[in-house]
Amino acid sequence: MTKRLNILVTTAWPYCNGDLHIGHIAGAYLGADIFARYQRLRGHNVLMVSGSDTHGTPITVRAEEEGVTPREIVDRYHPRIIRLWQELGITFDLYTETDTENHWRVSQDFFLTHWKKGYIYKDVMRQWYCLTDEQFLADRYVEGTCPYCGFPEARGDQCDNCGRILDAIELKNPRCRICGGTNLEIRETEHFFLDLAKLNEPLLEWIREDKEHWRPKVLNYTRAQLESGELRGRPISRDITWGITVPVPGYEHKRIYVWYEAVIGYFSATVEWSNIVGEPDAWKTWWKDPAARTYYFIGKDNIPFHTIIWPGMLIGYGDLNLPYDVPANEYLNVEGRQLSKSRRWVIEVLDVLERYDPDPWRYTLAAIMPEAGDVNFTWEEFVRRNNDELVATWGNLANRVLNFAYRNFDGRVPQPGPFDDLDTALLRASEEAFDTVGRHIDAVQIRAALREVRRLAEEANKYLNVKEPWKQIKGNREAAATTIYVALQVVDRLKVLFTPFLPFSSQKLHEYLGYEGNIMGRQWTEEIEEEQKKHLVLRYDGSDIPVRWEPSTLPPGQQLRKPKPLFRKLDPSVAEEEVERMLRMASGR
RNA sequence: GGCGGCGUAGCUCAGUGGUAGAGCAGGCGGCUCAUAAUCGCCGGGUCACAGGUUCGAAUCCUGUCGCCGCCA
Repeated sequence: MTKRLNILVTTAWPYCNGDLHIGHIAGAYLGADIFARYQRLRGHNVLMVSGSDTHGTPITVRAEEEGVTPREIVDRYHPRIIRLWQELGITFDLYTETDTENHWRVSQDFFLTHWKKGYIYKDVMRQWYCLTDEQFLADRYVEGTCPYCGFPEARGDQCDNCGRILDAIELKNPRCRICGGTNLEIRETEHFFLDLAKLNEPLLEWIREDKEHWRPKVLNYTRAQLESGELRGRPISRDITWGITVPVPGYEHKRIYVWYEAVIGYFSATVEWSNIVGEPDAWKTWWKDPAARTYYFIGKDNIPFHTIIWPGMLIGYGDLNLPYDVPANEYLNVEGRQLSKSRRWVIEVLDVLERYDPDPWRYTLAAIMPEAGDVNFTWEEFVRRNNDELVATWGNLANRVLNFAYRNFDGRVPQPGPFDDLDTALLRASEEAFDTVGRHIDAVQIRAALREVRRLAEEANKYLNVKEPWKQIKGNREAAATTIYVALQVVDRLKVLFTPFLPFSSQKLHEYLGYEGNIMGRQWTEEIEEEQKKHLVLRYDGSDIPVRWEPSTLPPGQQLRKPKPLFRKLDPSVAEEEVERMLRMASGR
């Protein structure tokens, strides 16, 4: 292989206030996993990290609604998110969370470094203060009448009726969301600001060079923002009690704003991983080596945080690698409607994995991944892709070849005779697929990559129909042996090509082909104890995977295992039933 | 109001300068090893509309219409 690269794969940190739906998976996590699995098979030095975002108002609001602490909300959903990664096979080397001593320490170090280097300044803000509760009310903790449209229940940061972004002090008839009272006044409060204006020029320099591999949409948006020269300071502290404390003497009662601290997780998680594996400096491999590449898999709503704010923070901190690529995806709609938790229009992953296997989901979501524009998921398409593409084209190919070998060649890989042109052409196509598919994944074109793998499976089916080994076996056993040998060889290679996309079924096929070993890698959870706190993490080890991203060679004579179908066919009626089920949920019945 | 995207066969979409493509759905045929799976053939589109650049435009430019985002 070529040069061994250090590749850091990261994904957006999900808010830990609920279960994840298929939009999250298609938007960020599945693409990241396919990319990471492929790069590991290539032999590159991959580290994939992420974690649960435990701070921020989505968590505290949820906690207050239920009358529990934010930490209790985190303790409920964090393990569920981890279980989802395990069930769907999303292979984080470390999936952690933000309420850890490690993350506090690293975030406060960022804050102090920015502060000392002059990238943070202090300023006075005017905010609502509740005299009853004796505290400032951060954006969502105050409600009132929208000054633009008159909507009486506008939130402090935004009006849900007209969609405008609001400054809370503009609200008319403000109410406190904690006590419900109206005993409010505007007070001045001091806050810290990240001086993005100062980072505008360095960011422009960075964005101008060596970005040909970026998606045009991401690059154009980022350039337009930076070239407008309008970056302004953004507050990074708040008057709340849940979050990381501001590490400046006299300001310990304030908390670091979640947007500033959450992105630091990309870095802090690699530090935590280094400590867990007992090599405290290992993180430098991905952050200090200029040839290392960092990929951020996110949804489009997160673009400015990853192409402007976080790179700016890294520049301000100094001497850490900036993003190599930010392959942001668009949105996945379901049955023509936007996914929405509040409107109960969701397909939750843990829920559907109770009824369906993980690989059909991985397959369908990879096949329609919203890389170029918004896409529409329908249950009908899910069933069709499962039945026509997974079951019929790929699963059936593997099954028919394995069965034939199992019955006619004593359950062994037959010894081939001389190859004819058809044999050679198919074998060559299977070799070349590693290049073409690999190039697509390298460019983070997951859909195109999967299309190419499927194309090879179709070619193999055609090959069998032309060669007709079921006829050959009657008169010319050696010819049939050659055909089945070639077909088995290609099935074995398709197994590898499909592994990043369909790890569970490739593992089964690996065993049917008579191999030993685990080609998916192992995932496990671990409780990490720090000085005061404990937290749950998910880990991964793929170091003993016995296959590589290269044409495999199945040895003649290898004993096969009795094959079973790789995928289950779905009755077309399930599409209707599932849509019906969603409509019931949405209407609250 | 500003910025951006999209509008290609019945459906879902691919295709960024050189004689319109895939899958599905529909029709016909072959095969029977395989989860009635597979393979071949056929029909079907003024590439939203109108101008322009070009020897040549779905592809570049301008405008119009429609849909959708983001921002103000």
